[in-house]
Amino acid sequence: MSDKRVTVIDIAKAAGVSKSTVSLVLQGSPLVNESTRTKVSAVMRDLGYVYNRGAANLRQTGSKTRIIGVVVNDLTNSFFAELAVGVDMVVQSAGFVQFLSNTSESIDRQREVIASMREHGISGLIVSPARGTAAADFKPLVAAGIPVVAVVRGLPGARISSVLSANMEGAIEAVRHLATLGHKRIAFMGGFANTEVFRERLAGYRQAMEDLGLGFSEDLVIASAPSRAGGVDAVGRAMAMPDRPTAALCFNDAVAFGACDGLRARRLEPGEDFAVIGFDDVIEAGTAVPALTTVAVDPQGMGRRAAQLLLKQINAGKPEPETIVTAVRLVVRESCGAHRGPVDVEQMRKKA
Amino acid sequence: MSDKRVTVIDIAKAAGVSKSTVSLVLQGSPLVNESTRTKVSAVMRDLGYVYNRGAANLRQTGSKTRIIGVVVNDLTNSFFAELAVGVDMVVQSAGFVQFLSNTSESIDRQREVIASMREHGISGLIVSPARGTAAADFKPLVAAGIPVVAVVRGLPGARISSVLSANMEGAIEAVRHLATLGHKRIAFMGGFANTEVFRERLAGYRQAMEDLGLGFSEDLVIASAPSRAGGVDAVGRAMAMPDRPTAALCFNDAVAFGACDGLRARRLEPGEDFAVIGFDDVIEAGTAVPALTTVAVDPQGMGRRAAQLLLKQINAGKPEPETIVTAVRLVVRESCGAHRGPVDVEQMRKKA
DNA sequence: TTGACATTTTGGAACGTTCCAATTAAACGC
DNA sequence: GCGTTTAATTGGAACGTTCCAAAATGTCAA
Repeated sequence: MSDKRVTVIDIAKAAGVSKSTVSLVLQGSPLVNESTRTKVSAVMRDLGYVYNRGAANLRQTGSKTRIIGVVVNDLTNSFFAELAVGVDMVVQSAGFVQFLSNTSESIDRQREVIASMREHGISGLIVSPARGTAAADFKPLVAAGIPVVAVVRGLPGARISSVLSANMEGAIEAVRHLATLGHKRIAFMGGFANTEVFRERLAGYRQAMEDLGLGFSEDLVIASAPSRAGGVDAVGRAMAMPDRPTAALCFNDAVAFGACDGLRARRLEPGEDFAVIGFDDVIEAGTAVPALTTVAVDPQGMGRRAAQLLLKQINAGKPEPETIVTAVRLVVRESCGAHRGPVDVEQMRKKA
Repeated sequence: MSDKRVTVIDIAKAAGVSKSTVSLVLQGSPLVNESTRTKVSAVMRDLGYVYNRGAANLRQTGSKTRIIGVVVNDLTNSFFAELAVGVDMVVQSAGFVQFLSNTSESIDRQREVIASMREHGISGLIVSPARGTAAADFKPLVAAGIPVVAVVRGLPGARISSVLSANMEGAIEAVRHLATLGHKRIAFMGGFANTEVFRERLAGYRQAMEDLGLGFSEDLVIASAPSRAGGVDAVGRAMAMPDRPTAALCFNDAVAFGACDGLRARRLEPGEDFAVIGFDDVIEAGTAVPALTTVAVDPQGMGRRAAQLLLKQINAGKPEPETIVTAVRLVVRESCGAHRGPVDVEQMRKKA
């Protein structure tokens, strides 16, 4: 159809005004007369004008693009998909648009993606850092005055904001619940020790065990890959111990599912012969059999929070680092055995 | 730190060459001498230069931005999240970056989002249209020469490409499988008749029934919302029929899960007293109890295909509409009862 | 009529890049 | 040493917008 792009000058000519006036209309300036405004708007509609943000941005001092970058480490994980949706919701209604990229936990890819986003002139960045990300990687961004919000995983050492979940409190609550049910030997299963999230959840576990007078022992911390397979492996190691645990708080839901698989493979029923609690409350947690008792964090809410914080900082000019910790809550379902009342721990020990 | 953006001119000055030469280096032109190239590159690194794509794009004829827009109707649905990941994979490795937005099935939001993307100058668009999208909505895009690929749901009437799944073939295969197990009265449950996907799956069901000599009857087509609740509803209506079906092909997995719920509520066991087959193979399908037999479509693969097609069209200049149909395959698990061999249909009828 | 003031409008210059035509430098054949 | 080709470099004009200072227009009081 039209081979040439229609510009502000074309509009000006057709409406019989100057390009400056058209520009004023575009930005909704109160300086322009109402009658000319309507006239110009009509012409824009007629000619099918589309605003060229790139050109505008070029002139504008600083980067006033209304683009915000979102980098997540695993979008196939519904946790992060929900998070992205939360971000999108507030970003969209603020008239921004989001660049979304997936790093698959690759630091190289993360670097590439962020570089590419910078070239496009994002006005802010929300990132759930890939494992092993160094604080220094974000130095150039903050030096350029681009606000950055780390989400889910913090970035200690960097002067950037973060939106985290109350991992420690969640772990404490979960352990307390298991203790209420009568468990005394409670394991912490899954996850790698080199992540912030692991440290926090483990710290909560440790504190709860000590506060309850059950004592903390390294033996009951059984690290493994934070995956279903890792859960199977961990539960296997737990069962091989001389003084077996009767319950476990798992690093995340994937590990918890794996733990259930592993129990079944040994003819043990999760929630009956061994109590399992997960972390995150992924979608499948409610529909699995047995339904998983887990510490729910609200990824969509975190996404929204992160976006709000970022927008605030973008508007504020000078980004002042800030940390938000979002609450979590224990969702009691079946895998912890609570639906069948207090347990006879000795009985469970014997059977397992 | 640095208050002023470092530009190509700064580099030129520092390296003792002209800005044109720097530009040539930037685009990796073979015209520039190797020694100057290395010198210029070094200076760029030292000064922390970041390329300004916006400016470049302004000069370049047409919109050569390396941005592609991705619009999905429901990112919280893991099907679409997988699709987005597939797109991201190929888009990213081609040096593009993706704008991703979620419409939540709202046509208004879809319009806004696409308008915003146009302003930013996307060089192509992948869209899974919200329900009720009119072909005309994409007229301006294609008029402007921006390639568009519809994915999952086609957009009949518009001259745009699409990447669909073999819905009809999948439905045929599912019905055949149920027939093999001995079923004769097979229902088609769930979904609304006003969608393309519904029509295709239903068409497959119909053709298979006729080919197998089981006959097609409107009575056995039980429409409902394409959700879990819709499935419960549909199975209820099926059971109230005088001449009850003994099996059902469901519009999607959500409906199938709902059907299982509904059966259980009637003390019937899915896969034992009634055979259920879903469509899509969402993640939970494998872990549910009973594991769902379903027609698997590969969303990530579709995303990759769509992105490849789009990139091809972007490079080709004039986009020539093309339709790709991706294969599906029946994944036999437990909900169809196949794991217990051929069924005694009369027995099932009596029990239900 | 004139100046003072408020309200609208306007021409250029700028933003950071690419493209084009033109220039310079180097190398070659004779 | 001279034209001719080849290789490398360059200045300026675009691209579509916003910003600024300045100009036009209208209104009112003296």
